[in-house]
Amino acid sequence: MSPPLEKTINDWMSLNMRNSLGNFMRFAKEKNYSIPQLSILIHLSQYEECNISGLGTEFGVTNAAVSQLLEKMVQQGLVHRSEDPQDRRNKVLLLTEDGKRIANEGIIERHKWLSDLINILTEEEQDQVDIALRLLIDKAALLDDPKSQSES
Amino acid sequence: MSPPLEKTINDWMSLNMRNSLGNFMRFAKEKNYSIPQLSILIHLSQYEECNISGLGTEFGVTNAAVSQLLEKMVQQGLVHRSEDPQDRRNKVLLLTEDGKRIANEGIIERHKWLSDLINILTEEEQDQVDIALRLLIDKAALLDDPKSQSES
DNA sequence: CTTAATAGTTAAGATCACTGAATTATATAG
DNA sequence: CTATATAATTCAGTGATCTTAACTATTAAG
Repeated sequence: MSPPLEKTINDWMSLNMRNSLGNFMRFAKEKNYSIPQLSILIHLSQYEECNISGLGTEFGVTNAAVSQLLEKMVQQGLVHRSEDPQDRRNKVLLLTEDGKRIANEGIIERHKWLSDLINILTEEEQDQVDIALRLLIDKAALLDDPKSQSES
Repeated sequence: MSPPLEKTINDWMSLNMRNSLGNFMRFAKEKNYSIPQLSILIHLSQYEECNISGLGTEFGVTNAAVSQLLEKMVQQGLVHRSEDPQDRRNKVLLLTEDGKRIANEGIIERHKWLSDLINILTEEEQDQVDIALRLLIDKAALLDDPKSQSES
């Protein structure tokens, strides 16, 4: 990677941090969800097929901790928890409609600054941004699963 | 904003969330810092001129909470806290070298996926990404302060 | 069939962050 | 000068998350 690009990424990282952290934490507080809860919610909104232990390693906590958090979230009606027919030791976790809504709001809240920013660009500039981001999104999809590609 | 761009941003948001949340929380746990502590650390690494109450409103908590958190961070040698000569009710908060280092590691950890992703792009593609991100960074700087521009 | 491994839950205890209220110190307004 | 407002700190109490350990249920292996 060239040095100028290195700097660009660093700047971009900082910008991203600066603008999304506060929004995220304020949103969590407003809605009365904890950071761990909201994090799990958002993770589930992306990876629907996920078990308890998987969430634990993802966030670096024991599965006991995840189990307790999920119990609350099930009671709050955010998550649907059921047995996996294939292996009944596993639990299949799916967001309810409410859960999906909250997760989405959280994501939007965290990146609102980006929408705002893009809105003040010219059309040409917006096109450039679109191309670049789409490039990254497609590559990321390739990394996740070599067969899938972004369906636009 | 055009509908395709709208979708691009949504996809980008999701991708960002998916890849950075877990990294961030695992990093915090590894290093034995809490999420609030690490968030404050990163905020201070961006906005060095900041007082207690400012941090409180930024993260949506009381200044009592911030004061207590900062007390710990001062004792850990991450933050330097001194009186503001202009208004001695205020405290001026500055990161120590250790604090800066940790904050930077946290930022890098959270966005490592992006560096990895960009590294598998061709040079042409990297250039496109560089242009687009630089565009956004410059515009953001304009929003923050109409006179400043990214010094490359 | 028995044993071992895996997934999840539960309980007890520790830690941590947060709030509200009281307190101190400084700055501003009348 | 006095009264009010602002900034930060301290303290007691509360609630939430986390961990370890014990436990149940299911699956896989010998």
